[in-house]
Amino acid sequence: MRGEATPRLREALEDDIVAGRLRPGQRLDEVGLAERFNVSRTPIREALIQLASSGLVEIRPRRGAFVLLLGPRELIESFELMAEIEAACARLAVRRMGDDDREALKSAHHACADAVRAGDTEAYYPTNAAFHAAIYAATGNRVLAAEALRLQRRLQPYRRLQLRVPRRMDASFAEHEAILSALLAGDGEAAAQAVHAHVLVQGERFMSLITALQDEAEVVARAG
Amino acid sequence: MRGEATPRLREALEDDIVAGRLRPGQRLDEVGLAERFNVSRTPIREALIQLASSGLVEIRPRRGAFVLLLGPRELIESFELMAEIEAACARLAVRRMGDDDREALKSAHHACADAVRAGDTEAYYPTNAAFHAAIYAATGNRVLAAEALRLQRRLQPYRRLQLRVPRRMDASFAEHEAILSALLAGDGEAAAQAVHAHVLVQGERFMSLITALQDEAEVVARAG
DNA sequence: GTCAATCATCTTGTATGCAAGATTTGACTA
DNA sequence: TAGTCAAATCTTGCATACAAGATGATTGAC
Repeated sequence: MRGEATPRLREALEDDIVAGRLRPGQRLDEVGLAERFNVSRTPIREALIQLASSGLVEIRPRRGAFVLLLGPRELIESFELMAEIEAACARLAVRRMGDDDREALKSAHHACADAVRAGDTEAYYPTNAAFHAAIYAATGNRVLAAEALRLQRRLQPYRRLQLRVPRRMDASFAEHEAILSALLAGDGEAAAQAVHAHVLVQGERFMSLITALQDEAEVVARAG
Repeated sequence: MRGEATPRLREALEDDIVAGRLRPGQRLDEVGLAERFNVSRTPIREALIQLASSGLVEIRPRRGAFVLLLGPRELIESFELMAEIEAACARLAVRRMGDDDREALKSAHHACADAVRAGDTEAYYPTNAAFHAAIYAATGNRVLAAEALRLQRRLQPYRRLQLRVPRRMDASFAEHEAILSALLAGDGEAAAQAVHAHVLVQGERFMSLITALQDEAEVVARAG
C-alpha cells in the first residue's frame, strides 16, 4: 500500500471527472476526499495539483479546488485548439501510419459502429475517444499524441453533454466514416479538414447547452 | 509566512530551468532546495509536481525529481508539435488580428532586430520568444496561446543550445522577417508554412548538439 | 426587520515527524 | 583485484500538527 497513493488518487479523481460523476464547478474538499479514500490530505493535495496542471481542476488560492468549469469562450477556444491539433494529427497520420495503425483505426471504427447500431449513447463515448486516440497514435509522434490525449480528457466532460443532442451520435459516426476513408485513401488534406470540422462542430453547437450547464453547475456549487 | 511560497518557488525553479541555470538531467534534491529557499519540503514538493505536469521536470517515483532531459526522439517530436501549433497560430492570426496585434508584432520584431544588430545572442532569446508569443496572442484564442507558451517554455532550454550554431541568429531573424511579411500581407498559408519551417529547422539541426548535451548532462547527473 | 460588524469555525498552506524503499559503503569471497 | 552481498544512511512518500486566511453565523445598531 506504500508509495502509490498519489497516482491512484489522481486516476480515480480523473476518472470521476471525465466520466461526469464529479460535475464541472463542483468543489473538491480535501478533508472529505481524504476520508473517502482513507488517506491523509497530503496525497490528495498532490493529486489535485496534478489535475490542476492537466486542466481538469481549478485551484483558487486559499479557497479550495473545483472541477474546472469552462466558460463559453474558453470552451469554444478549447475546441478550436483541439480541432487544430487533430487536423495536424490527421495530416501526419496519412504520411506515416503503418498497416497496424490502419488496422487499429478500422477496429476502433467498428467498435463505434456497434455502439451506434445498438443506439447506446453511453457506450459511444469511450469508442469515440478510442477512434480519435487511434488517429493520434498513427502519427508516430508520441509527444503529439500525449498532448492530444490530454486535451481530449480535458474536454471529455463537455463532449458528454454534446452527445445528448438528438441524432448527434449518428452524425458523429457519419463524420468518422468520412475521416476514415480520407485517411485510408491517403488524402491528408481531406482528412485534416474532415477532422477539423468534426471537432469544431461540437464546439459550435454548444452555446445553448453551455448556459444550461452553467446554471446547473452554479446550483451544484451553491448546494455543495 | 504567507500563502505564496509554492507559486514563488515554482516560478523561481522554472526560471532557473528555462534560463539554463539548472541543466537538463540535473537532480533536484528536495532538502537542498528547501534549505536554499528557506522553506519546508512541502511547498518544494508541490512546486516540483507542478513543474513535472508542465513538462519541465521529471519525477521518478521514490527516486527524486530531475530537470527533464528530452532524448533525441522526444526533442524531434516536440519540435514537430510546436511547429504544427505555431503554424495553426499563424493561420488564425491572419484571420483575426487587429491593429494592436500588428503593432505588437512589429514592435517585437524590432526588438529582435536590435539584438541581431548588436550581435547579442544572449539578448536574442527573450526577444525571439516574445516575437513568437506575439503571434500566439494575435490568434485571439487564449487557450491556444497558453498552450503554445507552455510548449515554448518546455523547449526553451534546448533552443538556447540551438542558437550556439554559427550564424543561426541571423538565419532565424531572416525567417522572422518572412513570417512577419506574410502575416501582415494577410497570407495565412504562407505565414503558416514559414513558421512551420522556422520551428522545424531548429529541431532538425539538433542531432549533433543533442548528443553533446546528453553526454554533458550525464556527467552532471553523475557528478551531482 | 434589515444590514453590518465582529467573532467563532472551517479550510487551506506550511512545517514537522516517521516509515519504507533506494543508494551507498564496506567487508568478504572467489 | 574485482565482484557481490549486506548493513547503514539517505531520500522520498505519507501522516500529523499548527498557523493564517476565508467563510459563515450571531449579535447589535439603526
